[in-house]
Amino acid sequence: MSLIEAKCENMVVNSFDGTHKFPINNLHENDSSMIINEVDFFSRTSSTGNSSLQHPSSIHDKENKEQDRVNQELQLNLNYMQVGSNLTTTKTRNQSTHKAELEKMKRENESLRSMLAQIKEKHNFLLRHMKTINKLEDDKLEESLLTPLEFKNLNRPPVKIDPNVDSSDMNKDVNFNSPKNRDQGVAETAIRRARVSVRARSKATMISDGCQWRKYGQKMAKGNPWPRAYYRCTMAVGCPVRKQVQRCVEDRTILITTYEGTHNHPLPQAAMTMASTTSAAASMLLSGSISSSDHHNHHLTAGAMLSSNHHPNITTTLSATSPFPTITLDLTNPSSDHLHPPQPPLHFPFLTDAHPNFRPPPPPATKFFGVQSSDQELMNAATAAVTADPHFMASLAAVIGSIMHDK
DNA sequence: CGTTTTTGACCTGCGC
DNA sequence: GCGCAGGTCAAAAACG
Repeated sequence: MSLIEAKCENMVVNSFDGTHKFPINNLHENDSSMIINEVDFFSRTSSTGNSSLQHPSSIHDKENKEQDRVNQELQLNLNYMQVGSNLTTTKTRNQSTHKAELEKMKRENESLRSMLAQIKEKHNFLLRHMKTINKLEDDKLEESLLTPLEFKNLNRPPVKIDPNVDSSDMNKDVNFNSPKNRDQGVAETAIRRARVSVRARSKATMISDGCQWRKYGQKMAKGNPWPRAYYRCTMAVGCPVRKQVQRCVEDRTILITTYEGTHNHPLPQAAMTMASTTSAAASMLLSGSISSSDHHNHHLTAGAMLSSNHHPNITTTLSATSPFPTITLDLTNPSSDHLHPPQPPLHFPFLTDAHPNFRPPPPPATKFFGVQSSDQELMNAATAAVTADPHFMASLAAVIGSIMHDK
């Protein structure tokens, strides 16, 4: 059981006076005896048991306002109930007044019940949400615990040394597409075939992402007047990561960079952000399908498109037509301010030379592995948008999961 | 001279 | 089996 899950399951609800605690799992809307106590779930002076549950800040603020409002109403309702209780024990009140009070109490109880249902709904949403986030964190941690060598070995099973085989052959990349090596290459193929595509506006031939690349081929793709360039990572010998760079057919100012594979070596900070984003996205694509016997032959039957409520400039598309599962991170969309309240804008200075929302380039920036700090801003912003937005992550995970399970 | 890029040939998978 | 398209290889050329 995960840590957060355990915290949720052990979470208790305090009574108003703090003398009673109830496990959150025991919440039941029909248990009227507990209604009064349950409402203190939102108490700001909750015990450490509650405070250990950290909401994402954006949700937390919104929830707090709502909780304060509900809390006040429930406090009033409690007073009504206490008054009503007193009424039932006072024989001096006349019958009609008593009846009116009871009616009022009934209505308030209905209101309370409705509010409790909403609270439970939100609670369940948060629980599901935290489980999803926690799973992603676990996957990320598991991956980060592997040393580069271990990860390399995981991707490529150990090869039995045959004295009759020229040792130079062993240094060559295994052709996993050939029948001979297909079984051996299953693990690497699985990892390499999950693709992450980044669409961004740039006049340059290639966006800088912090890695060193060597061009190994160029082809004209059908239906696109612009050539597709093939690059492989040269930061370490045998690094399986490759990328394709191609201009968009509809808009030549849009550069489509497709990453494939996971680096088997340490990365500079400048490359970390993009690499972690693509790696996380690829892992999400692969998770859940890896155990399937024929997951390489899966065909996605439906595309899905997500847009982040918090970062409307970034959309993510799961490709249904691509031969390999591909996540597209689209950094080209203009901000949809009419749909979303104003918020600190994401801007990607090095890509905006052709963008309508052009911003003057920053002063000459320090370079690290060929990446300007403005590039780093893009990667940080993109990574932050993808990884820090809990709604986005949860939605993305849910959609990927649903597609994987549909196959 | 070592490294990178270019580019035609080759390999593989897939649809017909 | 054949043709097509995507992807990769590797020799030659270009570059620093």
